[in-house]
Amino acid sequence: MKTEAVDGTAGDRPRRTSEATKAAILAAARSRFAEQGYERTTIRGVAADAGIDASMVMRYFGSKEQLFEAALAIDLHLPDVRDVPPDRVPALFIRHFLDRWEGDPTDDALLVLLRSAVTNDQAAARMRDIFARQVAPAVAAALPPGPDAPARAALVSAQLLGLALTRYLLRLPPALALTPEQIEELYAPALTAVLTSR
Amino acid sequence: MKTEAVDGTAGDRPRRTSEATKAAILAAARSRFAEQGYERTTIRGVAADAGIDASMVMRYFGSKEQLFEAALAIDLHLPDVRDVPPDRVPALFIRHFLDRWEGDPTDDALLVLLRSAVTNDQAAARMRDIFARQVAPAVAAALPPGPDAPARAALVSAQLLGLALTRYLLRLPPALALTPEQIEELYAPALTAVLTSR
DNA sequence: TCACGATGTCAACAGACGTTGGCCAACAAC
DNA sequence: GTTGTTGGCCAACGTCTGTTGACATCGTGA
Repeated sequence: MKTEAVDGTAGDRPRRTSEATKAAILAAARSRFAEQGYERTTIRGVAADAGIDASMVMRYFGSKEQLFEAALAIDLHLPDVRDVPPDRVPALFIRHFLDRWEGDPTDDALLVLLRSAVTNDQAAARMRDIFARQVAPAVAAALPPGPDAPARAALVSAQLLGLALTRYLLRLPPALALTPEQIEELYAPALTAVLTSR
Repeated sequence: MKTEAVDGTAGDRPRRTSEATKAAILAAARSRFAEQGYERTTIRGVAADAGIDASMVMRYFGSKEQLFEAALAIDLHLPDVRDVPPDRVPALFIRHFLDRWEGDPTDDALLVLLRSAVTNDQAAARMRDIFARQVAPAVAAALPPGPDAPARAALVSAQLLGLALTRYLLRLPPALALTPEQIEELYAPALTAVLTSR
């Protein structure tokens, strides 16, 4: 029944398994989408990075749009802050956010999402979905319940996404010059203000 | 020497003056770049909006890239806050920023710039230039001089651009639901925090 | 009247793109 | 060995793109 190797390590490599190729394509796609956005990324380019022919990309993912869709899968792994002292929450969010952006240089997922969401409706919709399912609940857990909780969550998101925008996309020199510690120190009071004002 | 009409108003209009055509092209280009970004905007599309042939766009602007460059010219008209009481500055910045984005629906300049700057290096460079020449000095005028003034200016920019990002680009529902007054109320303390912390 | 410059159209090129279908070679099962 | 399946390449399609150059039209000044 099964055709894949039993030991999973593929001792001598006669040919690549389709799963490995699919993963290679996806990794190449993420990298290209992250650096060039949706429009300037070409299937031929992705295929070249993955060391195969462009038609293989079509076979495995159906179309460029479906490949893009597959590249957008993201779990932010936001921390649960229900048991964190309120005055520590902003710094924790900032630290987690920077870690997610700078921790693993091979993980371009957030860059793909943000860069694409600005010009691509499909990616923007995905972003709204991630906000509603992951960000808003996580921020709400740090707030006294109230009717303006979603608004505060949105403004905290604006602050963090604005940070990513100026630092990783626009690369404003002063934003690049800051260390994560300095950002935490200067920016945490601003998050606190949004979370606690009134 | 001069071939243009003396009275400048072109009383009866035999044909369009080149200046009018250039302006029509530029307006069409701004609108398309704002809505679709650089890559998906086509010269043929811009020309159609302006009611002329694509080759005219080339004649007047040389290339798509130069047309784009021309569409990026922006003056933020930031207020001078040197004589404004410090506790009023954040609300003033927010108000001015929202006015600039929502005041004139035919003025897409900021949308062009932000949407393009995320995927286009040329636009990102322009953004850095605008930050350095217009934003940083304006914010610095609201601060006691110090070595971290540029960093604070960058973080203020991050907050305002993040607001534009979530509200006008990503269109997060809670960010869209807020009135300018509510934004001012909820967000001004956050700007204050960045400007005055420590 | 005639020529000329300015405004504009039209047709085409050359390259890149997403996508398709046919073919090949290696492996597994019988 | 034969056969079917799997991973992969190749050539081509139709379309769209930026860009170019030849040609038309019209108002104006000599």
